[in-house]
Amino acid sequence: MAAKNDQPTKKLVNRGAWTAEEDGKLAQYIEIHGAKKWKSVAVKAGLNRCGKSCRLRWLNYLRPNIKRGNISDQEEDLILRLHKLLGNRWSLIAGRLPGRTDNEIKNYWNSHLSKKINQQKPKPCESSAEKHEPEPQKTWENTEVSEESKKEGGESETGFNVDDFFDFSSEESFGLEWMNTFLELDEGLYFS
DNA sequence: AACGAAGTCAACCGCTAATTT
DNA sequence: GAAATTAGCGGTTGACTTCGT
Repeated sequence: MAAKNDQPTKKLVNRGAWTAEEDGKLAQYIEIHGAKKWKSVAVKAGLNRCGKSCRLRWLNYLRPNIKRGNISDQEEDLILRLHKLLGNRWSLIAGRLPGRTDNEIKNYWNSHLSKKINQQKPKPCESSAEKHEPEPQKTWENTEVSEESKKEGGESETGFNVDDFFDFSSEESFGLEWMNTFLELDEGLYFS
């Protein structure tokens, strides 16, 4: 397929950090015309950026109701548990954390939580594992959400279908009360 | 104070999935 | 149904900041 249509080709486009002026232009345009057809957004908003870049900037920083920093203990715990269940499906995890973006959660995981996990759960067979694998970025997560299960809608080896359990199509279920149910189930499945 | 190492995070890249023509 | 286009995702990079010596 031709998925590289959005790459900067001949024309030089701005790259790197966004300026306040660019942010303003993008936010203003989207406020009026909506967030769709990012390629044309980039052109019509007068931004010398690729559509992808505009989309990312909007979704991660300019969108209303974005929370920045200060991830609470509750949120952290939720991320840990969802990651245990879902693996590196950052967008799904982010979808359960109102105001948080997949990029932020991914960064938070990579810089904070992955270390925490490694400290808490040292690999049982470190010596043998080192010989065979060039230190995979994911370890225990891999086994819990296999590629096959991802393709089949998130059903893990336990037969637990996360996409059935969470209604990911719903944007309204941001409350945390659902988590109690999940945590009870999670404890039973993974901490036995 | 200076410098290198380590940590953080915004942004980009490559790819697939979904949608449109 | 095929091809083209658009949207979205996760992995990775690199600039910047903070920390330790």
